[in-house]
Amino acid sequence: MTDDVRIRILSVDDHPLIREGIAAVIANEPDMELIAEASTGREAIQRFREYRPDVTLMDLRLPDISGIDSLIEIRAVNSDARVIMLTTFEGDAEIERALRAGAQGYMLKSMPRKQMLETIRRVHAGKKHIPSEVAALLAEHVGEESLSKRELEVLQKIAGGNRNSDIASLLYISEETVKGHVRNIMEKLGASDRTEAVAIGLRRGMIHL
Amino acid sequence: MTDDVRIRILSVDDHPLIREGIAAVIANEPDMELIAEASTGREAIQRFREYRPDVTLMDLRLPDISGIDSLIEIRAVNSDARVIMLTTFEGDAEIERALRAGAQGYMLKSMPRKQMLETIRRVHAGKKHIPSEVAALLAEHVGEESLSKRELEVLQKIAGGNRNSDIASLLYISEETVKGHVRNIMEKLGASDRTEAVAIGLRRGMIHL
DNA sequence: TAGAAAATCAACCCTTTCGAGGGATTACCG
DNA sequence: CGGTAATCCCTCGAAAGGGTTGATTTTCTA
Repeated sequence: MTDDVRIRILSVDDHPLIREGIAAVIANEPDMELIAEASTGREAIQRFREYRPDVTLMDLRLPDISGIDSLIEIRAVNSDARVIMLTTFEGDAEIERALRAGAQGYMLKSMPRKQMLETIRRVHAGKKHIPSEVAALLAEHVGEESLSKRELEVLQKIAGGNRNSDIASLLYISEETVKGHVRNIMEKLGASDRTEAVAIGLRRGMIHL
Repeated sequence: MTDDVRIRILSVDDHPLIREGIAAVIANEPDMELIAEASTGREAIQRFREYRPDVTLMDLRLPDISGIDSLIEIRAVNSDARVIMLTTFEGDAEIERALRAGAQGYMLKSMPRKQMLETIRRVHAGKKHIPSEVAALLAEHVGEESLSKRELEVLQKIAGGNRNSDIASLLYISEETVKGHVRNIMEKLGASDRTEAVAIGLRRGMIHL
């Protein structure tokens, strides 16, 4: 048994049950080893510094820092870090941000063990791995214009029940400008009104409540 | 070793990782035994009929039938069935529906193992068990009027980006009636406009996208 | 680093829709 | 019977939404 070739894994998730599940799946694999766990983003970065895992499994939503921000931090520590995002099905916007931030893989909690293990092995081998369901979701919106920073800000305010005039005050711009942003948002998302724009933004993971 | 006093458990969740986690947690307990698993609502009802578990752990959202509807089905088979809902934090509306439908316990995926095991033991002993965080969430809205069936229908249509006149056609009622419903909805939810009403409805688990 | 492209800001006009008032009728349920 | 839900009607001012144009700044890229 050559212990030193084992893939050293760090798992990050705030749900004990999930971490337990990951531990159980990995425990059965002779070529893998769970070396550390974390339940928050801050802890994840800490553990990464200490253990330098070969592969990090990271939940997208964590109580303190978001999974994506944690991922960025970790890659700042080591730009070769191999990180796999692990989530239930979120919107395509989150997935894209994760990949753009440098995630090598994307794993769904609904995937069978076999596929999860394969993903870990492939990513450890230096390949990127995105499940076909996820790829299909991404493909649905390729070429579409994405919302600008400002537009996302405005959309978030709309979701909070603010009128255009309220948003204008909050962002220190004129109401006319807000209306312009709102029109662009609806146009880009294909929404028929502001309410649907919020619904689509939420579904696609662009904004959160 | 008295095998026959073991708590016989059925776990229902569409995420293999979660089922794996549950299995791992239970495996360490001498007084519990995982006798069956299911990944869909239909399968859950089937397994319940076959195995008659002492306690059923059921995820709130399942691919086919919702966890609540599965719960109702199961309690139709056996009104003494002890079922614990297992979810990430959803809105208070879902929790209330689950409890109203006869769930004896509510378990959060973010709970530590110890509390989970305690919940299982308490529910098996015939007691109800709701974690304090969940109870607090429920308490936040006690006494508040809940949305009527029709109002929920209207709210769902609003979320889809429909105008009042569209909703009127869809539901075969006049636009004036729709406006009346919309006003009641905003009043009851404390929303300043229809968009915020949708946001609140989503957050509290009254509607889904 | 110069120039193009995008984002942001702002203004005009005009139509449609919303949201807040008011009040009223039917039907069902405990 | 009282309460609640659901239905419908009217008015009216305030927002939202659609079209267009243009100036300024930022950002990207050739």
